[in-house]
Amino acid sequence: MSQARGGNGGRPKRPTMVDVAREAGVALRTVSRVVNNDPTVGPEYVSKVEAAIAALNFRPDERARQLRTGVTGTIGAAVRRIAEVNPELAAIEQTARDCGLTLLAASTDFDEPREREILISMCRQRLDGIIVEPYGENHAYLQPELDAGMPLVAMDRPMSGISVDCVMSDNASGIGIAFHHLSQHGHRRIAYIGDSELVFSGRERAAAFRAALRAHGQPIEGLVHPGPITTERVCAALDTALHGDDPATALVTGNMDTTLTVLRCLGPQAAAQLAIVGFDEVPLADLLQPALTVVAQETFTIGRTAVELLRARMADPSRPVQTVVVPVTLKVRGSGELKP
Amino acid sequence: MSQARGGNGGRPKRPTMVDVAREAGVALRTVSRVVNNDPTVGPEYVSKVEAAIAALNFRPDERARQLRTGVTGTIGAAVRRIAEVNPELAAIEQTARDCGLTLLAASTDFDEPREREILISMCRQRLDGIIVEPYGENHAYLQPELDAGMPLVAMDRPMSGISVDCVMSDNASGIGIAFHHLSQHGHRRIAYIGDSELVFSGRERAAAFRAALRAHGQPIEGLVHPGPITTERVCAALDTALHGDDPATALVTGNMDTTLTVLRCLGPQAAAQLAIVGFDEVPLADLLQPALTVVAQETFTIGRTAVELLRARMADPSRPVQTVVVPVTLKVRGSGELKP
DNA sequence: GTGAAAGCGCTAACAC
DNA sequence: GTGTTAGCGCTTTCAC
Repeated sequence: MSQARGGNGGRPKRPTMVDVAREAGVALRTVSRVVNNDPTVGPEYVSKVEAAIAALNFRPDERARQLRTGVTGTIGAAVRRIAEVNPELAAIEQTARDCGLTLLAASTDFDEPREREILISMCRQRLDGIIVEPYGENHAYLQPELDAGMPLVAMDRPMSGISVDCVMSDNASGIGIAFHHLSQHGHRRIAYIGDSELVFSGRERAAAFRAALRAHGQPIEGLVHPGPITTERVCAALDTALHGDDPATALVTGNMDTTLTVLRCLGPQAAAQLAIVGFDEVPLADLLQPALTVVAQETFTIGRTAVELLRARMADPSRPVQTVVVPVTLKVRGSGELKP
Repeated sequence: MSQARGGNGGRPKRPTMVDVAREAGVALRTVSRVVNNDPTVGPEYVSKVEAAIAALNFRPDERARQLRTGVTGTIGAAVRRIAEVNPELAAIEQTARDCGLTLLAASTDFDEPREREILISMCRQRLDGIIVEPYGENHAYLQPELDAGMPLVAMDRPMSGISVDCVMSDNASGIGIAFHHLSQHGHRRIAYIGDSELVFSGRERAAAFRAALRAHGQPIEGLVHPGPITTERVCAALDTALHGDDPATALVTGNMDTTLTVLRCLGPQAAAQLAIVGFDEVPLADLLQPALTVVAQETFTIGRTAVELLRARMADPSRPVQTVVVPVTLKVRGSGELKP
């Protein structure tokens, strides 16, 4: 039994609360109360209204409700990639769901204009709050939104140009742990390859690695290789680190992409000889030979904390801005325990 | 310079078009036109309005626009997991963006009530259309939404109880290709381990594998092992297949999870001995030893096609329902070319 | 070209 | 308890 179509371009008209009220023989207000589970409605009215709703297949229009009440029940997450392994995002989704919040996730895709586009769009949609894994270098354009009361939380990296809540891993400790672990296994020459120092985490981790070298009385030359993660750049860095006069016997890789690129550059044979500790968990790390020792971020905690910070700010817009640093954990699997 | 706060719970009031109109000394209508880039506005008005918008940091409220115009410019994607590697979702997001559509993605998380909840919620939000990777067994409850004109497209699997557009891989051909490939490399006894036949793809793939065995005049006993993907079940199936009187020398795995579970059950040594062709691409397949030969789905095509089907239906709700079958491709990498 | 007024579908004051 | 009424912020007929 197909519905009659309205005149608006072939799309059938949906019943509204007015239609339901008419069908049930009650006032519009009563329908609204039933829909919102207001306990002060007489049971006979409830059943009449529910019957009408079922008869007409009425579904309340969420947009109208949002416009009227002012809240959307939706938070936004602007992350680098949805549709990739992203435990932070998974945690955000689950936590949001547990709080009764809908999640609108979008990929900034390592593109600054796109990030801006997404954030502005989320603001125009008047989402209840936004979590962003910032990519761009300047977010001052969001100041008016902040002034207008839009709750905003940065994840994994701080934002520049504005002051917002932030949750991220303890990058410095992670690098220190990796260095120390390799050092404990007898390595004297330990090299670092990681992301560009133009990137926040690349900057923090490279700096932490230099600090570790200094703390162990090691020279820095030839051992610290931050830069873009391309096959060429990484292979060249590997070459410098491993084939100099005083070659490194162990390696710390600064993020997942670096780790994978290094493994591909080395090839299975060489990779099995070199002690490696990666920063960031790697998918299938246990199936590699040797299995990969990594410094794992508490990604789930980070995502959950991001939502909690956001909700705290939604509840109290005037609370002081807060930065939460989440510890990291060493996962010992084999590659980091190879002897020099 | 902090804004004055409205009385609504500490959240400052945002300027509306009325405020902009007053500030600019023009009519509300004129502001609307400027915001929507209506070319029939005098340039001096445009600049006056734009100045007012900038002065007040006005952002049009998307919800109100949507309510008035009836369209949201947003499509929904209910997939099993966002935040996991999901090339279909990545393709959906990119294609949607290219079409000027916002994407609202949510994880059904292998949970039928949750899937239902998400889909109903998307309908209540009056999204312009929904793409769903169906999980539940009965979607008849969506019939009223279909009748009300909600465009709906199934991805990877058909939906049951309702008739909607669908895009999915050619499962049967994929299994045939895998079998044929192993057969060509000299294998006579080829086993299959895959997902439960309660699942659509598990059903299709197991059936296709039986058909392949029959076509090659092979017996079926002991070679076809569909079932839940647990370590115990898969290891037991492996045991049966590989350690009988007439052991299999090659294996077809029915999906990614099966492939990974098999590799973990076998361990590196045994895995290197057994010819394996996996259905579905596996992350880091190239880093394994031997690298994994797989039948890869054209995931990007599937996602793009889903959006295209959805847009076609949005444009013409009365067009005939269509199912698109996307071919699969063999990726030769090593594991499928081992001799018996 | 611009301006007043109606209304998208819902919720929340108010009286009854 | 229930019904009437006035909006939420925007777009869009219509006259001007």
